[in-house]
Amino acid sequence: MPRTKKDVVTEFRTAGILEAAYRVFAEQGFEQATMAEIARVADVAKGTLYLYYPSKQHMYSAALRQSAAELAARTRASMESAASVGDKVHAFIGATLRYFEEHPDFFRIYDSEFGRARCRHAQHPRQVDELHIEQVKTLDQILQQAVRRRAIRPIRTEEAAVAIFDITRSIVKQRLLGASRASLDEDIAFAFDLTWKGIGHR
Amino acid sequence: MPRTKKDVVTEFRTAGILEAAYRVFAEQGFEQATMAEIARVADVAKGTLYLYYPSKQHMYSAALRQSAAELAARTRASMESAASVGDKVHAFIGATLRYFEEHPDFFRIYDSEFGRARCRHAQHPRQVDELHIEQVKTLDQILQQAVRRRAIRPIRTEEAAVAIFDITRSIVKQRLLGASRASLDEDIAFAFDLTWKGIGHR
DNA sequence: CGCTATACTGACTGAGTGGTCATTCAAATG
DNA sequence: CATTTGAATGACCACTCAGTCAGTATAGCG
Repeated sequence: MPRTKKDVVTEFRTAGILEAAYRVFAEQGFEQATMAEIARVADVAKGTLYLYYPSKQHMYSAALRQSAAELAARTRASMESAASVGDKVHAFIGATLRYFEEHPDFFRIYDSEFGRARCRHAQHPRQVDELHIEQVKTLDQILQQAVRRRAIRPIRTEEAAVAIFDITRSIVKQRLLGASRASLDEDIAFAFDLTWKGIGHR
Repeated sequence: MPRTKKDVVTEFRTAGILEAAYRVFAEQGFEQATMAEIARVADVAKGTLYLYYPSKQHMYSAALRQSAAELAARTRASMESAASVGDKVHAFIGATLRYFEEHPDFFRIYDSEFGRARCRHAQHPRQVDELHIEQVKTLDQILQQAVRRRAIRPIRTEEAAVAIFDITRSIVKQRLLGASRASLDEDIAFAFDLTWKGIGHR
């Protein structure tokens, strides 16, 4: 089955609409964003949106999922190319900070979604949760290994993984707010230093 | 000017409505919460809400402000009664964890609001920001003192303060999710241990 | 060139919401 | 008991917005 012209057009539209949705959702948040605005930004009519996505919710999920997958892939690749546990943790922090630095819009969606996730009646999809869980798991495994090899002191690795993740997020937030006057590399170094000392390497 | 009967009734209604609003906002988030639902929970008619609060937004602010002030006061008191820097940091973490443990609803509002705060078009009031800034400042001052007295290694205190704050938040989140199987005290000890080692006391 | 298929459009619908206000009625007053 | 008062009410209004669909424009084809 060859790729027809139709497929190409569909792909083009799908991507264009997703791009617009991504920007509007990042700017306004899910509730405040309107389909009319997304259509305006995508430069298509409102009805067209519904030819490619069945609902606002689906569009939102798609936007989240794409970026989440990208971040996860990058982080994983970056960690794999590092040798020692310390380097891996450093790579994790660096990759995360760098990704969000390049995609501040995604961070805004991500961060607000992350907070909402704990609402009892969260009817939002769990892409962000899954990203979070996956990222934490990856870190956790590294830490567990390190503990077994006695590279770091015995510690509750999962909680530590979450903590590292959250410190990283916290630094991204400070940078986006303009509260950090340090360079990206300095901030990476700071986050690593703090967590690494906290974990207690030997 | 003595307190009239009217004042008492007003106070009673105001508090009752605020309590209901608090619960509904915590459960649903700002946008999903409806005035009709708040009225139902408060067991008054919708119009009555507007006799005591001029708008949904005002009600939300009031709900946030009250709890934020309470948390800030508790934390401050707890830290003041501690002697050493380490004890103060420990007190901070403990007070925060304990408060949120008692008020999981507030944490949900707080956390979701915190994420939203960085949206560019945030038209939400800044109670949460102010709470956050105040809490961080308090911690920061303690850390700065400690650095001057050489009780801890020289460090970027503000960033460290934010990190401590965020680790604490992160643990609250894990507890609310039921992800933590440890006792409250164990979690407090863990958070303190991690941050304190991270800061690098001597 | 005429015909058909269909991608696209945007006015429209209907559900839902924040906020209002004429009306009600219980309690206070005399 | 009659009268006044104003707190409480809830039907209502104006508006928003996700989602629909009858109609239009255009590309492809014979």
